Amino acid sequence: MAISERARRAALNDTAILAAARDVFIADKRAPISEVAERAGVGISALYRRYPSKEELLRVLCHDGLKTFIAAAEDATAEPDGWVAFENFLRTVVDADVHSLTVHLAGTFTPTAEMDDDAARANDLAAVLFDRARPSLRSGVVMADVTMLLEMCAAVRIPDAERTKELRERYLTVLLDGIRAGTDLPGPEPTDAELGWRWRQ
Amino acid sequence: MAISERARRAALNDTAILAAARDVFIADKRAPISEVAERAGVGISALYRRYPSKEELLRVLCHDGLKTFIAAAEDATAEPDGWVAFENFLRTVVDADVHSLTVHLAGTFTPTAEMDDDAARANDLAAVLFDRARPSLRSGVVMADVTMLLEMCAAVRIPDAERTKELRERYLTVLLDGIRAGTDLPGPEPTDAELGWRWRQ
DNA sequence: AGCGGAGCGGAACGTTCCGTTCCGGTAGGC
DNA sequence: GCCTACCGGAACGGAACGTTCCGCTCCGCT
Repeated sequence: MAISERARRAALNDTAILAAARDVFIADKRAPISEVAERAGVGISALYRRYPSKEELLRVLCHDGLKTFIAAAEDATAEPDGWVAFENFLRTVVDADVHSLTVHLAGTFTPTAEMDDDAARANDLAAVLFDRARPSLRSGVVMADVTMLLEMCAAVRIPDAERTKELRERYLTVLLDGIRAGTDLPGPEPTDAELGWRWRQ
Repeated sequence: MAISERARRAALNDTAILAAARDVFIADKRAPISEVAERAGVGISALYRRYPSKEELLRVLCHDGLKTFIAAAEDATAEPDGWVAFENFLRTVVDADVHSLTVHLAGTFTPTAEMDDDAARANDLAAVLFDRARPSLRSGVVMADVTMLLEMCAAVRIPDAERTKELRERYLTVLLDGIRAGTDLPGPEPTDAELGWRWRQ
């Protein structure tokens, strides 16, 4: 049967709400739900018809970010050159602002088992890409460092979203050059335990 | 005359309150004032006896950070080597977490004229240090980039304060190597106007 | 034409949170 | 022994926010 006019409008709202939620919660993870509704141009009911609670919406958003991360890693794997694959991967992830949807939203909800699985898979894929790029990096750099570099890129943020992307490219370039040039890095490297505190409430 | 017992205790509370406020608001700029009192081990009255409002406390805190920044810049100026002076300056600023007290607190209060003056002076001093280090930097890097690098360092944060300092040193090293190695950076450089939005409400 | 209900807007509700005020107590100073 | 600077923390008033719910609209079917 053909898609009814009603269903078509509802589907439009689906995407509008998700896009609005992404924008709003990226800008401020503590933003009220009413702001999402306003940004989407809908009422609050339209939100609660789709998601039983704010927490569930945040969960979906974070999970989407995780999937984007995984997709970027899988795409980058095809590239034969280890360093190029790694760089492409990071540039895609930074450009999509995946970090703001995953790590920054951690703690605003309790993760599902499926999310834990996806997170593990994301780590595995990233670890493979990292290992392939390892020969191009300065000694002492570990995968956990890359996590922090992504966090640092996500900290670059100005009101203009497009300029923010440009600036992040600029500073990702600085970081990538920085983890190739030079000698050993100072201090003990970060451990996964040190970086995982956000997920543990 | 000798300092009375009463005055001595009050002076102790002065510093305890400021230290607590710094810790609390660095960790979360939206933290409630009661958290500051609790951390300082005093009642709320002790706070309001000293600062007429939360905004005033935040103003003082931010101003202190600004002064620390200026002092660090003045100290670094003595070093004859331009690059060393610049690096020392940045390491001091990052180590003191000045950024979390200044830029991150922007918008939580309306600045005084005196703060504007100090901010201008801070910029001037930093600009001089930057110009002296300029020959060591890759082409295209501007002073506004340094502001962003500091912001990126401030984004490195884990619950353990001491480890946070170590990690920031580590990534400041990456950044400093990154702005010396390589060719031109991609994208138009940031302008002061783009970076000053926090201060304009 | 008439109707049932999906979809929705936004007011209302109950709760939590927070800045600020204020009252009562304590213990130095004289 | 009184005074009062200093302070603890309960109380207050109001703002913010997640969630619910009432009532309206209008599509799609009969």
